[in-house]
Amino acid sequence: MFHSDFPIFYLTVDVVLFAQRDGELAVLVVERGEEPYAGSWALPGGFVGDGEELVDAARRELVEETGIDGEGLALEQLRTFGAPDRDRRPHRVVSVAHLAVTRHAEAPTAGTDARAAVWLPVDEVAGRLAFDHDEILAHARERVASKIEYTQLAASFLPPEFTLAQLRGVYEAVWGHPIDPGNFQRKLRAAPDFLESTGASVKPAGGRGRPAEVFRACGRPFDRIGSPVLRSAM
Amino acid sequence: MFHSDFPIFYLTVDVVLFAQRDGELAVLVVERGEEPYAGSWALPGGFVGDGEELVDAARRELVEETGIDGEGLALEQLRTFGAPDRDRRPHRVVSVAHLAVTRHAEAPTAGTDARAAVWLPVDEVAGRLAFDHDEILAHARERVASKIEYTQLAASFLPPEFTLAQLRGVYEAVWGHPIDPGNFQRKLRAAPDFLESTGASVKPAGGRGRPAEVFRACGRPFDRIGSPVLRSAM
DNA sequence: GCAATAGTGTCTATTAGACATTATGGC
DNA sequence: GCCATAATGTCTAATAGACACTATTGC
Repeated sequence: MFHSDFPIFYLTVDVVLFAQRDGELAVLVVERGEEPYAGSWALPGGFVGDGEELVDAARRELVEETGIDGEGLALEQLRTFGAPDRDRRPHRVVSVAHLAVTRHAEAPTAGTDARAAVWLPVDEVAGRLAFDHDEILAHARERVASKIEYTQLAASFLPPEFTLAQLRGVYEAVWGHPIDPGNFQRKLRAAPDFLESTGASVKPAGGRGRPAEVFRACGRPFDRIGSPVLRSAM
Repeated sequence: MFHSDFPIFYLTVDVVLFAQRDGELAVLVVERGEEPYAGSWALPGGFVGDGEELVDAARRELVEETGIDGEGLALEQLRTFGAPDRDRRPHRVVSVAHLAVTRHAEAPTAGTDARAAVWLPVDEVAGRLAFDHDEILAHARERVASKIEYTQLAASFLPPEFTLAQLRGVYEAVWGHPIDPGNFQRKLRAAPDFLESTGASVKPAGGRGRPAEVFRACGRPFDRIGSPVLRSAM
């Protein structure tokens, strides 16, 4: 027996997609083309389809609204935002927010329902988003800062092969403070299940300097690593 | 403009309520009185009301189905489970799971839609729940084990005033392994923002032995503590 | 006295953090 | 040679873990 007199909901997904741009943590936002909040910045997202997995909906909306290919990017549920007054529209809209990280910070292309899609530094966009998206962004920011402590997620900001200097740059961008290069080297090289050497080495960024060893992440983005890389200890 | 041709959802909340019983981690489950899964164990939960906050719905369902008073218990969103086939019924039902901890492991009273409500050791109930509730329980178990590392949540398993032996018992029950009493003392006493002494002391459990100092938690359940109490380091 | 539990001391091995030093390239 | 970056070494302070020891109660 199924009661059909329970309240009905519309369900959306929103995606907080982070990347590293110019040494800063950047987030992908769209300019809304429709009411409510037309003209405001918002997180990409949209309605969950019939019979669609939540995480698949997040991936699809990302492609549709921004042209960013969701294949191969680290994507995980963040939390659900369901305050009764969070959407101005007549029906109640609950959103399952997702956290994602990409190495491809290429220019997005505005798609359906969006006038524009751009990467912006998180510090610039904080406090200026539609709906409760500022709150979602704040949660996502804290989550990613926390996740890179005990998973390999930081590597998802980089190409498959990278140097320790690049990886350190990710930690610095996410945490917002500099890290001692020497200690970072030792700590990450000692971590048992994070990095594996490719044997190759590349010239450093400026062209000058000793070539750096090239590494690969040896697991999946959200896999736990043996010894955490703690914020407090960097 | 609001499109009314988007899919509609039913939204439920489920609650994983943990307590400590006989030195073990116990979870509150109900025996379902209605189809689907009538007669099976399940987590307490139910449909979110019109205009109701998600966390309030979780609290309400807990009271309705088990008689457990939701006031004053640590309750937090866990994650949302929305696989298209997770409910056998015709409409899609998405559930926002919540994690809760209580010090009152008193006998629950079966309420609406439930034939019985009982506390069971988590090890006994794992693998025997309706819907995808085994998966939810597994997530909750991992979350609580993780939360007590860097918050004061462990104190929520105990009365407002407690001894370090009692608190150690909580960690042992949740993590499932014994902890050195001496080292635990030193570690927790040194933690800057977890405990405050009441000045009182009480006789130990068996009646025999040196009286133990009585403490209070000095913050809210999910507040971060300064120096984490790491599983790996206990 | 003994048993039991609370709490402290001690030693070792590991680790973070600061910072100096060496290594390897471009110019 | 100089400069820049990569990588290693060194020292100190803090901490986990094992375990011995002392303290305070009931019997």
